[in-house]
Amino acid sequence: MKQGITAKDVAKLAGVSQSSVSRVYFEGATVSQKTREKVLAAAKELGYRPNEFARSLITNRTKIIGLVMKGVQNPFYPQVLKQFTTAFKKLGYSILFVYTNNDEIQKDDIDTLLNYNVAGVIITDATLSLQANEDLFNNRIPLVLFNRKIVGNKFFSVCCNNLEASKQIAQYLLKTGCSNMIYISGNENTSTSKEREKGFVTVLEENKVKYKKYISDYTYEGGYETIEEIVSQGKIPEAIFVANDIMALGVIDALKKHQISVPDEVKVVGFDNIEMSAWPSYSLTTWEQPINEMVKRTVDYLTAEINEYSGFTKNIEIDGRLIVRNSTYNS
Amino acid sequence: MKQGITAKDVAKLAGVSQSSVSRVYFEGATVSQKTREKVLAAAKELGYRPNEFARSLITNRTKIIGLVMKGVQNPFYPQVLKQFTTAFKKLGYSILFVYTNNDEIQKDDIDTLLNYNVAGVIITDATLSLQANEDLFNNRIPLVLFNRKIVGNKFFSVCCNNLEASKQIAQYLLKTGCSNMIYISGNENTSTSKEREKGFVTVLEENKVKYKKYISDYTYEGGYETIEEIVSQGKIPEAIFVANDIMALGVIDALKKHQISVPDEVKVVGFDNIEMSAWPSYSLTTWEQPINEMVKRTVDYLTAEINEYSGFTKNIEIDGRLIVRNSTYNS
DNA sequence: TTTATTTTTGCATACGTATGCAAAAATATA
DNA sequence: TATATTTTTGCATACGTATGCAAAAATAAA
Repeated sequence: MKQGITAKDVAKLAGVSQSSVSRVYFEGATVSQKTREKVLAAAKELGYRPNEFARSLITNRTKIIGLVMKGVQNPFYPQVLKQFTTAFKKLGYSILFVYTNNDEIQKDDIDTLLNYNVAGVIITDATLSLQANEDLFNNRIPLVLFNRKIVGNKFFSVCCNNLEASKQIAQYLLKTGCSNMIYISGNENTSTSKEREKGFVTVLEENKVKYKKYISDYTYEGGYETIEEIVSQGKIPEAIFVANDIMALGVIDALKKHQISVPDEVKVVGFDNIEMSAWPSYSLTTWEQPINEMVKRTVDYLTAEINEYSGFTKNIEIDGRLIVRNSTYNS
Repeated sequence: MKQGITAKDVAKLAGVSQSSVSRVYFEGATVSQKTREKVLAAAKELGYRPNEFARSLITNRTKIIGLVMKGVQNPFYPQVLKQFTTAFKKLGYSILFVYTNNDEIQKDDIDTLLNYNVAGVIITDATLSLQANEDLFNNRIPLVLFNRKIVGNKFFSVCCNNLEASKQIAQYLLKTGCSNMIYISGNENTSTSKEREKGFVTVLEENKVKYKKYISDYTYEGGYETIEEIVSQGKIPEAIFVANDIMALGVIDALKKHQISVPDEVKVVGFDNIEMSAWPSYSLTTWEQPINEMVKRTVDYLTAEINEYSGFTKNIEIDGRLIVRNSTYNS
């Protein structure tokens, strides 16, 4: 069980005690400059590397952030992954990546996070059970729901202001003269889809404008198939608001297949502003999620809670902006 | 420093020793069924959870796989990420995700992997220094280069058979009657781009067919800009082989912008078979990477090396297949 | 029933580090 | 120079678990 070079070896070579070696590597600990230099020289000569497990065993803390993600193949989330990894790396944290195939994170994934006593958890597009939340709380592990929220507000969540966004989208489409619209939702139970619908519907009802909702699943194929259904019903609307961009791209491709001209016959608006939205084959009008600010707020909250756990909860909603492209406007 | 429920607490409640508790949780250890039941009942009642750090400190092993990724926003790699996470989760391993912005993994990232004494490392689209490789070797941490290889063959790498693929792509384009072609490369120094070029060029030279190479960077924008350059030079080829799909999509959009008809005037072939290649707006002919087999071979090698480290190296090349769509063939 | 063999268990210890506390060393003040 | 104060250091210990080994218990054989 004997491993490599230890703090004892370094201490011997540097002519100090093991606890002085430890103090050199422990931020904020008191150690003289002279001792520090001796230790670092010895450590370098021996190729010493602090043992992270021994440290975590003593401190009961890690420099690991658990990141739980479901829709990793939606181009919005790799961007999120990249930004979180980059931001936390600067702070000395590593990312334990958990992929989940379910709307709700599974118990064995929670167990993994607890077993490693991660410093914090981010769940990007899934939810979690009350039991799981309690487990994290009891272990004083701060949690952020990213781009999701759960009714009851016992969580810290960071989202785009979906309600305001969808109101503005509705108003924008009204202003372009549309009077017959549909909303294509994501997975029925997600907070994002519900709110995007609500804002949209509220404005349309205030203006006594006809609308209809179709349920889909946040995938390209789901968007495509919904248009197939709408076309087969012979009910082509003047405008379509789609709950996310990847689905909207499927909508556009299906409309093209049926020789339905965008935006002349049907206007299409998505949500996210993924990279592909700007591609000329789509040129999708969309709501840009304020991803930089969302990541920043998440990182700020987690680092504050890691430093001093309070368990406080809040729902943060950040405004994005409408990006108008050729799916709603002829340029 | 006192943490939660420990094996001692469980032992006391179950009326056995701490080492018997440990034996229940350690696979392969000898423990009677009666003792096992008593321990598990006590553990459940107390909500016991083995401390991963104490374990790793003793065993010097973890159940963490380091996954280093550069092009996380190329749709090929989120798919890879998802599959690795799923495959290793079944084996009880978690993924420590490392994003790198560089062609070569940086020292501080290697340090992270070493500090956590990961059980294995996968690097998907970057390389590493000889020093880094030596560090991993000295710590008996198995490494796989995924979709990359380094000349000299001192690594274990798993790739698509790029040479054979690009030969077949060249032959396919010849058979369609093209006699004037270009190759758009990825980042100049990557093994994948070099090999995809080599196979292509070899066949074209054997057949005395004109070709030209343009250097790009594996991004959509890179592909788009290369076409802008080619068009400004007034040298429209009959066929374009692009080193990866995301770049090929940019190529198609730029050709469309210039009213250049695909495949009538120019045929376009990509590489990867990402999800977007099948979208009707592109319908890209491409070489499908055998991702399932590549992931399987990687997982198999790592688990074998984790069980019994040998350090053996090999270059695995797996055949993919040509997927013909409308960018080369009118249907 | 006694003896031999196998299985199970507990004791004692180690893994590598951080940390409370008292002692030693360094610095400041009279 | 002596005293007071502050800074630095080493000692001893604990963190929670796995493990070598001898002892105890269980099982098999004579």
